[in-house]
Amino acid sequence: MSNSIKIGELAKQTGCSVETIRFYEKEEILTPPQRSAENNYRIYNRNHVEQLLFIRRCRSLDMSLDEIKRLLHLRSTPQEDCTEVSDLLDTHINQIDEHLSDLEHLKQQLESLRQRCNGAHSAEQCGILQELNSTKTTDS
Amino acid sequence: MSNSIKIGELAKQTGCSVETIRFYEKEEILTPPQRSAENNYRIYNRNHVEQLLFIRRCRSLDMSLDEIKRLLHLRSTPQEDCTEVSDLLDTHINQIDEHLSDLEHLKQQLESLRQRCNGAHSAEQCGILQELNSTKTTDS
DNA sequence: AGACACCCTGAAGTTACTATAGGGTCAAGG
DNA sequence: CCTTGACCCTATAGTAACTTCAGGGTGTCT
Repeated sequence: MSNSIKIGELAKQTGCSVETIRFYEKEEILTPPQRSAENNYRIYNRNHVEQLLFIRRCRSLDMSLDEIKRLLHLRSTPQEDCTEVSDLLDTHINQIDEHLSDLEHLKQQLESLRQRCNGAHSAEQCGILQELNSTKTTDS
Repeated sequence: MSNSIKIGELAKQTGCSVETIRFYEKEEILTPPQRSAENNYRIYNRNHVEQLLFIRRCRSLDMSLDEIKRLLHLRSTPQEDCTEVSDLLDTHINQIDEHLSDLEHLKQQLESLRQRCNGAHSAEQCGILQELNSTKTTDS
């Protein structure tokens, strides 16, 4: 029966670790399951599987747990306007964009730094260390 | 005199916060300064300014504190071969590269997700939430 | 003497988990 | 019946690189 799933089984079905599932529950991201009366084991159902897959998909898109919390809320109150959903996504995309251009800038600097040293001379003469010692800051 | 600098002044000269400086000292990244006999204030000198600027430059290149520790060590033992320096940098560049392609992949997925919703309909019909609900996982 | 800027320490909070300690449950095999 | 192994439970600490906070001392100006 796919309607009384223990935590290990849920982990398998979703690709999460057991610890992560318990962590999500503690953080109030995954709704708490029933507990077995005799041994206090968590008992999940199909809804939990779906919810957890939703969370995993969002995490794979690098959303924060807070963002996911908001999305889950919006998903569960379907009468609401969905502009908040697209706004959230827009904000998220902008963050990724910034991150991307930061990294590209970084990579350029690292590669030009890398070219200052091409091998086996002493660290004293190493162009990389010399450059890292130079007074100007590479801050953005 | 630029040879008896208090922590606030060092912070100003390097663009670090005072707390970060104390943190670097605790983590043994910045060499501990002398202390004033009467009030136990930290007293820095020009070397500390240079060292901290070096650290800041490395951090702005997204190096970890462990990597920086190794570089500082190599810098202070100039007789050594500098291949370790360029190796460290190569590894670091590879990490950035991976990170970059991850992010680019991510951005594509986010943008295609974003296109599924263009505005003010109910969350129930929102294409974004529908897509996030779909069974396939966007994992790599 | 009071106000304000500056200094000190030590501990907790941040993010999203992972790992560890210490223990209960359950089914199968000897 | 007892043990072994796989599974479950809770609570706590560790990760990276800081930031923030609580609680208190110091130095100078008015």
